[in-house]
Amino acid sequence: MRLTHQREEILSFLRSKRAHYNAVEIYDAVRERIPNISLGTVYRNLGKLVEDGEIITVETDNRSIYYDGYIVPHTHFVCKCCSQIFDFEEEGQSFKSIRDKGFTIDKHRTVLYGTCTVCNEKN
Amino acid sequence: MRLTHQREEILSFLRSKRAHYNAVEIYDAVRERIPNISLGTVYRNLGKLVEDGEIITVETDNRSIYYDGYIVPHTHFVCKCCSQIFDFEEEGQSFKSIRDKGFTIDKHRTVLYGTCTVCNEKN
DNA sequence: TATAGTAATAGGAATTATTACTGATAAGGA
DNA sequence: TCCTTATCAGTAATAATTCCTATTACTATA
Repeated sequence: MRLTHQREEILSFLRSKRAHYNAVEIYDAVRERIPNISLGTVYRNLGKLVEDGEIITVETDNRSIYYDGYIVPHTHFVCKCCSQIFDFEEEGQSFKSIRDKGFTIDKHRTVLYGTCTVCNEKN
Repeated sequence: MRLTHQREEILSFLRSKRAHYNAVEIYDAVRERIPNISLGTVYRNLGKLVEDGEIITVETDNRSIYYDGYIVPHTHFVCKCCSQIFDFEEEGQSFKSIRDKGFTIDKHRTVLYGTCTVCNEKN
């Protein structure tokens, strides 16, 4: 993977912020430094950076995918009022410490990604 | 909430299958029984059924939302080869029993939905 | 039965997020 | 420096979902 100027800016932006952004927000931010970067380039690079494990995605019930430069495994909390995404280290099932901080949890989703038994046997 | 013919068919379809379908798949299935149902009606009713807690959604890194009539809390596994979604009761963090069944896990995502501390204090 | 008020519908247009395509550009090795 | 090839900008296309409008169905009341 070539380290292009565009890819470098996208990655350093995500790493510099401890927050979560969708493709358009990243596009707007990076455009301040590379004014003529195109949205397609942002999408392509985000895809490659995810593939490479440099960044991770957050899938919410919102229509767009959010990207996160903080790749240590953690739990995300999406607020239905302000739409902010919060990080939590807690990995248990009770989420007691999150509730204790004043967060109200309506639902939680755990999704694993990988290869199923049948597909593993085929390959 | 009015229990219309359309809503009934959508709900009973999802409850009859222990699998996960996106809006278009549900549309195709229900159309066999209500040929002139519209895709908009399917989307609207799915939204209301989710609101009501009759069904749940599965958010994957795929672009479309999947719907599940099985509402007991559980973990989902998405296969990157066949795109199938599997259910697991296991709620721990090791997912040992899932791996033991022959599944390979690349990544896992836990997302909580609710209201954050600041928004809770505002209301 | 009428009638009115409300809620839901079909069908299609519009919107939004993302991906694909094309000719031009630049990264990195020889 | 030159050459190969991945990557780029710009734009068109696609896919998923939501919105809009005229019409229809249901409910309660008279």
